[in-house]
Amino acid sequence: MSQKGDKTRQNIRDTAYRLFAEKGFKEVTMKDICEATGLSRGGLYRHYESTGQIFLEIVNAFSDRQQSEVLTKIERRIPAAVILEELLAKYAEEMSDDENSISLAIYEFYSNSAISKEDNSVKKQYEIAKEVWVELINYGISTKEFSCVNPEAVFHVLVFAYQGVRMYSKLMEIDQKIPKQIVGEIKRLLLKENDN
Amino acid sequence: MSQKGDKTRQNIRDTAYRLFAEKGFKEVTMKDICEATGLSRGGLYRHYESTGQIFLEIVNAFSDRQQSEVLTKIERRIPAAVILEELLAKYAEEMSDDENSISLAIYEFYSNSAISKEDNSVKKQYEIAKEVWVELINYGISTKEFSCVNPEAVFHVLVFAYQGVRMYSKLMEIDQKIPKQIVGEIKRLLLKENDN
DNA sequence: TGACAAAGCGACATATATGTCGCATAATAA
DNA sequence: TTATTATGCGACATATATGTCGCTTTGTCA
Repeated sequence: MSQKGDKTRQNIRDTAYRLFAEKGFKEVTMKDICEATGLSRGGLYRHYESTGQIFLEIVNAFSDRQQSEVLTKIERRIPAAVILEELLAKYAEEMSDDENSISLAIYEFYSNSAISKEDNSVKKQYEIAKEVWVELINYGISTKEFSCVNPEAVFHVLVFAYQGVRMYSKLMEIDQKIPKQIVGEIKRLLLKENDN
Repeated sequence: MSQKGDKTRQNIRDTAYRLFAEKGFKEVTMKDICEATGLSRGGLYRHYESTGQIFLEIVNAFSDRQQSEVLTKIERRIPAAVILEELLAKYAEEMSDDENSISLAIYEFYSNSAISKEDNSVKKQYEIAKEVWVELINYGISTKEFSCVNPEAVFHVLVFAYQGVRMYSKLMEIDQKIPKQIVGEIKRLLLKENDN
């Protein structure tokens, strides 16, 4: 494991990420990655033995990153509405960024892989996000900032709408205002003062 | 074009549909379809020259079917809440039916096809659904049954959450109650009496 | 600097999917 | 029944991706 090797592997992952985001998982071959990186077949196989292996490394590096600064904010008693605002802004922003999204590739990958439905990174990310959101909403209810009947239900509306948008944006021009509309409606579901 | 040929083509489409629903688009080859139908290579190619051609015929037959009985119900002044109830029930039911869903295959197909983002059947179905929903919600507002701030926004929450669920259900066990939660929250966004 | 390991190369063997073609068989109509 | 056409067959040629291997080049460290 030399420095050169590390650099090459990083380059392979970065290049592959672009290809996966652009074309999905199945559409990318080892040959494509060779050509895009400038490596030869032997050179590439020296480091990775399949597109699946490369893909998994990318995805796992991804899900490790995500974590709950939200929970520490709750502990520090920052108002729920403020935390909500920031979190929704992040969701809205990510919804608009289809260029760099490998969502579709992830779904393509896991939907046909041998990896159990109960033990893939999609499931894990869903569980983590759910925990954080339910915690946040309950906190907001306890401080009387939110008036939410069913925290889990609101979370599900948000997370699936979010994924729906990311998916659709691969297929058609998504109006920039749609992410804003969605987080707007989520806010209406949570905040008292917007009810009529 | 004989009866036998029609029957064969129908059988090919039915079989291919199952395969696409199960494995996605890219994962299905002409060879797979041969084996699943019992046809030989030559026999299959006699009728269809690619998986893409078969897929498009299936998808188009699909989107032709969908149409607006909703609009006629509005004309007949059936209460908006009643129409809403029926429509949401249909959405919830479809969300739960991942076995027969080719959503993922459709997205896979169009996301890499040469077909314009502005001119694919996904876009078309979206436009049709949007028109119907906005019509329905405005009707409900006019009869004072709904108290909706932004009809289009509510539609977007629903349609994207719906697609998100269909997609996710390919990847992990989706709790049966989730579709109900989602349509429940949509109702809360529309109906006055559920506000607190 | 010399020796050893890591990285890189590209031809090759293998595997799999595509698309074609001449021939066989089954349906249909005169 | 027979001529004609549609359907079906499977071997074959083609194309493309995979994975391997001996060899060369490059980096690293004593």
